[in-house]
Formats: sequence, structure tokens, C-alpha cells
Amino acid sequence: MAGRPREFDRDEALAKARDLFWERGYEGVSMADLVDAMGIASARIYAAFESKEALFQEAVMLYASGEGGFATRALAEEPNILDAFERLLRDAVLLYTRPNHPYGCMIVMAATNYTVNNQAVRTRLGRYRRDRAASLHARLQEASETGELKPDADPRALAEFYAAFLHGLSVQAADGVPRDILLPTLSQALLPLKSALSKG
Amino acid sequence: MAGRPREFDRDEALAKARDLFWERGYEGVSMADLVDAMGIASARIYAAFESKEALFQEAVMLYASGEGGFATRALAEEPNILDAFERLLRDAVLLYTRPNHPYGCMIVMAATNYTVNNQAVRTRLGRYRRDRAASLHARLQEASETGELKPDADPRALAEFYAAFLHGLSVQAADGVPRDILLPTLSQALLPLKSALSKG
DNA sequence: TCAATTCTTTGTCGATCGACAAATAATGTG
DNA sequence: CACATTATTTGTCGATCGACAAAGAATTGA
Repeated sequence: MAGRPREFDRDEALAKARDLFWERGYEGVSMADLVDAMGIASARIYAAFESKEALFQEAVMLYASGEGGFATRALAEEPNILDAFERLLRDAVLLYTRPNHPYGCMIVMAATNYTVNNQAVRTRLGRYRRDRAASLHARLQEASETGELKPDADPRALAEFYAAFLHGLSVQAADGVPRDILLPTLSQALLPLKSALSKG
Repeated sequence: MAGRPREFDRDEALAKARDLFWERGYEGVSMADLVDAMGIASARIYAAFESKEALFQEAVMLYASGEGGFATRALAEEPNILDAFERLLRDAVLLYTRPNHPYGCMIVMAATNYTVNNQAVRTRLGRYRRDRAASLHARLQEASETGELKPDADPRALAEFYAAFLHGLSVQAADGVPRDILLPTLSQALLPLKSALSKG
């Protein structure tokens, strides 16, 4: 276990790949683009990351465990469900409209188009999106069972409503809708949850 | 002004191209795919439609003036704003989850990823999406001025909220979320408008 | 009938796609 | 030191991309 040491910073290179995929999507980024952005020859990329698809996959995981994990964090850390959703939505807008970063959510934007070869890439991101909807549902279901929500509240409908809204925020942001336009939509978006609360 | 008559049905061929672009997006469809789906040689496609980009453009216009025009129709035909938005959202879900058709909205799905060459395609669809948001805004603004909405209602925030939700519905549908899951989210989504109504 | 026009057939073009082979260089270990 | 191991350099591979050139076929109008 020795060998010549790697001369570039693997994490740095991965972050640059993530940003490029985030902005243009899997198929919008060519190996030549990656060579330019990462600053290393293609053979080195293959040696370090195996393939374009594996590199993309790792870049998505970096995103999901970093900035992209805001939903998981808000749901886990906020005991009050309204606080959780307020924070979650606010963090989403702030991330999707962050200056000097690609607009929108990487997991929503990076693989909606797909050639036949790359259907697997799209399907996997779709699964991530469904996972997020499922975690919203789980939190709302829990709130329903603990009495945080009214007995007649519909956790599933609320979950899919917020999942849809989150995905839509990403499209809006990617289209250049600015932060100060998107933030005021959140008080609208929170009304369904508020009217499902027991003490509201 | 004569010449050999065209042997294939141009409208039929265009509709097939629309369906393919709808399902896989601009860059997800190659000329070879179009040749297969439309059943005509590539030189004939170029003779009839000029280029892949022009064909895509025309396919988008076909979609927008057909099934994709549900929002325009609902806003124009329903005098009551709540009726308009109820119908608009319902039509969206029905279209996006229509059996034997691609899922989701063509204008939302067909060009979110883009290589540098095709940035123009993406930008144009983004403009269409902004136009739809603008038409929602116009209708809400009108409702505000005629007193259909409360004086303190925020037409812009409502418009961007519904634009985002519509875009999100498309992502959800494209991920395979079924119609009977998406329809119950609409009563949630209508709450913000209902609470902005004057007589509510 | 023939000239002008338009469509269809056939084949191919240069560019780019993702991916790798082979040779060389740099490390730790024995 | 020699050796095994891993990284880098350099060049290139076959496949596919969108696009079109050239020639033949079918139509209308003169």
C-alpha cells in the first residue's frame, strides 16, 4: 500500500464537479467541461472517480450531505412542526437563490432530461426526490399521531403539497426569480399547515 | 410554385416529435431518435423543419397552443377567480398524469439541463414559464383591483406561489406520483387564495 | 413536352461524446 | 538498492452527435 501520491485535492475537484453538474445537469456537462473545470486530464478523473456517472453520483452525495440536507436537518432539529416547515422552506429559498452559486436544487435540476443510456441517472435522482417527500410525510404523520395536527388533517396530502412546492421553488429559482420575490410566497405556502394545526 | 408533393403528414410527424421531446427533453432526443419516431429520413426532417432546434420550437408551440394552454383558457373563461384557479390546478394534474402520455409539463421538463450550445433553448422555455407566472399575476392583480380579493392580499406573492406549485406538480408527476395522490394536494394549495378572498 | 420546383433517397461529413491503453514518474517497503 | 504500487502524461479509440450534398423522382405551369 504505497504508490505515487495524488497531486490534486480530490475533495476540491469533486466540489468543482458538483457545481458544474448543479448548474448544467448530468448530460449538460461533458468530460471536456470537467477537464476544464477540475483542471486535470481526463485519465486522471477516471483514475480517481471511475466514470462520469460515478463522479456524478458522488457529487450528488456531496450535495445531499451538505447544503442539500437542509430539509433533513430542519425536520430532525425543530421539535415544533410549524417551526420545522418554516425553517425548511426558508432554507430552501436561501439555498436556491444563493449568490455565486448555481440556482435551484441540484437534485431537482440535474437530471430531468435524459437519453436512453442515462435513464438510470434520472431514475436515481427521482428516488431521492421521493425520499424527501417521504420524510416530509413521516414528520407530518408523527405530528398527526401526537395530536400536533387536527384529527381530520391529511398528512399525505400535506406532504405531497409541500414536496411539490419545494420542487417548484427550485424551478423558479433556476429561472432567475430573485430571493425577495420567492420569500414572500412562503407565508402563503405555510397556510395549509397552519390551518391543519390543532391550536390554530 | 409546384414541386413534388410531400409524402408524409407534417402535422402527424410534428406531434410525434412533440411527444418524444415531451418525454425526454430537447437534449435527450437525438436526430436518430426522431428518425425512428417520425418514420422519415433525417434529410426529410431538415427539409420540412429546418433544424432540430426549429423542430423543437415548433413542437413546443404545438403543445402550448393545445393541451399546454389549459392555464390561459381557465383564466380567460372563468369569471370567478376561485373557479379559475380550481379549474387551472385540476386541469394541470389531469394533464400531467394523463395515461398513455408523457408525465409532467413539457415546458417545465423539456429543457432544464443544457449544454453550452443549447443554452438558448433553455432560456426560451424559461421565458415561457415566466410568462405563465405573469398571466397568473395579471389575473390576481385584476381580482385585487375589482375587490374580489381583500385589500391586504398580495397578488404577486400569490402568483409566484401558484407558479411554483404548478412547476412542482410537473416534477412530481414526472417522478410517477399518481393522479389520486396529487389531486388531494389541490385543496391544500387553494387555501392561500381562499383566505385572500373578500367574502371568505 | 420541357422547364422549374419541391420532395425523397443515399451516403457521408467534421465535431464531439465518454472512455481507455501504454508509457513514464513518484512514492513506500523489504 | 530493487520492487510493487499508484498517479500522471500523452495519445487515441469507436460511437454518436447534428447536419447536409448530390442525385433521382414526382409534381405544376408554360
